[in-house]
Amino acid sequence: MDRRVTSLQVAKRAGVSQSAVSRVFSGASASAATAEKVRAAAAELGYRPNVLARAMITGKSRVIGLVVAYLDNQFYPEALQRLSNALQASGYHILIFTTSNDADEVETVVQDMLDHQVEGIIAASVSLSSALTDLCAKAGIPVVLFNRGQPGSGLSSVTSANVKGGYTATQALIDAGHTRIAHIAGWEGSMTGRDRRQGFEDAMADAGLTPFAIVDGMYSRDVAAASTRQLLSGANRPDAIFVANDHMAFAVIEEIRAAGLNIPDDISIIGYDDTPLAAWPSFDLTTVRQPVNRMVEATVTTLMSAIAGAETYAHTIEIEGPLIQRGSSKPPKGPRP
Amino acid sequence: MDRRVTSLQVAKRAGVSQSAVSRVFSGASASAATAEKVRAAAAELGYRPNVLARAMITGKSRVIGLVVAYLDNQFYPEALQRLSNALQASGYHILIFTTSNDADEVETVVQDMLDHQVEGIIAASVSLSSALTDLCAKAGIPVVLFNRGQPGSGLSSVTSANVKGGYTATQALIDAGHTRIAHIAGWEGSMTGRDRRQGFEDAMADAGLTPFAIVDGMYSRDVAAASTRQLLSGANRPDAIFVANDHMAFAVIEEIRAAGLNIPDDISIIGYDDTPLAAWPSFDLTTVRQPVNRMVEATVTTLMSAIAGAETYAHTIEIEGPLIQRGSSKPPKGPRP
DNA sequence: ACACCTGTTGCATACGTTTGCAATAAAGGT
DNA sequence: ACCTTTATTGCAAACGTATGCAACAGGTGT
Repeated sequence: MDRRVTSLQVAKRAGVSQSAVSRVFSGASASAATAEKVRAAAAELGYRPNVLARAMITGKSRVIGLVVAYLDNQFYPEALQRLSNALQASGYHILIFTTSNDADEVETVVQDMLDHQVEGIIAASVSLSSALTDLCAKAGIPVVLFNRGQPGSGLSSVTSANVKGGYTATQALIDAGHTRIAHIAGWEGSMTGRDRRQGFEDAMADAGLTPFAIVDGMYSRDVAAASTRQLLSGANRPDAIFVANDHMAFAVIEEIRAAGLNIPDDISIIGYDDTPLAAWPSFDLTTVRQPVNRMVEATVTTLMSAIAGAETYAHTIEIEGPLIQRGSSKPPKGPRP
Repeated sequence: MDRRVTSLQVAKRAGVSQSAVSRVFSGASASAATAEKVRAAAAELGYRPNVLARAMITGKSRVIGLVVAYLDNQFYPEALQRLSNALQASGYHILIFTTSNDADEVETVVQDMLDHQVEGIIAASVSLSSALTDLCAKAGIPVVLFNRGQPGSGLSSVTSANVKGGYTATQALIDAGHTRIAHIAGWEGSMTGRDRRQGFEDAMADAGLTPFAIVDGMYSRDVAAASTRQLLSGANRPDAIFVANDHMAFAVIEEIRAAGLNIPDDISIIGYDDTPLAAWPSFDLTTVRQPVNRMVEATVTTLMSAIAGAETYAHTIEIEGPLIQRGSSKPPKGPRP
């Protein structure tokens, strides 16, 4: 109904110039008298500055593009929520895109974001082709990878200390006396998956053990379940499994129970992420915590300084998380050497 | 690095006017010859139209504001993903806000959205004060409530058929031979909660049964768990519980198991939503499905027609979903009369 | 009383696009 | 061959705001 009310109308009503109105609302200097008049007039008319016009002139849209792939993995909704809050506190808002990890789809999505003049991009769990990173670099739009590394891309990234985390998880299984330890890895195409696997292999090697098996779970429930069935089918079976994330670990646990085996008496399980579900009694999953709050914090500050600052080169931030010992794995045997 | 490339630069390079460039990119009529020249020049310079400037002039931002409260309930991430895809297919994008259900916070969030010139608002599981609905109405911005009704607000809403769903679930428990049936309700402040409860009460009354108990679970795991403990503590306990959503039902199941009781032999449980977790073997939850895909579809078409059309009055759309019979509740006894 | 400095205000322009209007070119009908 | 219709194109004015610049007011120090 009401036509959109502009700063000019407020100016007329307050008996001042349009610039005065602009200055009052953009926080620039203005005398107390005019500020008062302007605010009064604005309140009467229900005026609010048009963010688009402001973005147009300042070149600052105050919008961050967020692209995310796996929303069924509980880890991401939580991260999304915290990112939203943190950015909102900095006066930024999130333009969200969900996508598969398909390169073409990611490309159109990123293009869309750039078209919308986002000031920065957060890519959660997706990879960017080098053509895309070039595009963003040329447009001067900083990109931060969340929970995914991409070495050599020149992109900043925030992850947990995945190698160390994988090592810690594996070490815990070894300390509990396990020897036939398998690893259901994250997607081989992802740095997080490769790093956690590296940690696993290092820990095994340091203990003089050979991995019972290493299979790629693709961060998928179904693949993880199938892999588990396969691991259990042989004459010889593992006595512990380190699973590269909680999302898969839940499927693994269910598969093991379906086979009539007991956790942790027959097989110990350790996951990665510490999603909310891990603490539920149904799973009671020992897992390596990814400190979402600190990861989010690091992501936002990295992004903000890249937006503000001149040429901040790529930061690769790794945040350590503790092992949360729960009932899905046996506790360590005696004191550590 | 590169300065932002504008339509004017493309025009110069292609040897045409700036209007010509605009017409080519906005799909208006242009001769094949100029279109070709323009596209070539644009490609060379890496030109893409500035969506903000376009929005400014056309008054169409092609952005939809989405506000969502409970992201820990699995139902919403899935809905979010589908909404995002559906809107993207219509050329729209989502500006997302997460918030609590606190009225003040919702207000600032909606104001933010309006400031950003969104063309429509989807409110998932949050209520809007009448001051807010007035604000949106005055700005001419349509609002659609997703999975939440608000009668008398004049807002369109898309929900499942909650009364009927509650009735169906309860009927199933009655058909299975249960008589001491309790209901852990959704938040009393929400229409969905009240409707499902209504369905429960209707079904009980029609069967000549009196509810064993009705308690408000607030759509919260913790509250639901506490309520369950209370229900089990008495000398007499229910032999079935209809829980107003899956999210709470999982907590209820775990609490019952912790008490050493068997599901469904001692107590049958039925939930509401059919979130992905409900199908996991760990829960195997009988539940009323909310057809997310159809709800999303209805939401998007409602919103789109409200944006396009003139004065479409409030639509209240209810979509029926089937009962998904799983292992958490006893099957019906014999054929239904 | 004069020069000087500081803070406030209005004017006009710019941001990058769309679009009504008029001018021009091309095409079609008789 | 001439008039009419149609398609294409450039010009210029918007959209709603921010901001450099100049003008001006008021106050202070000597």
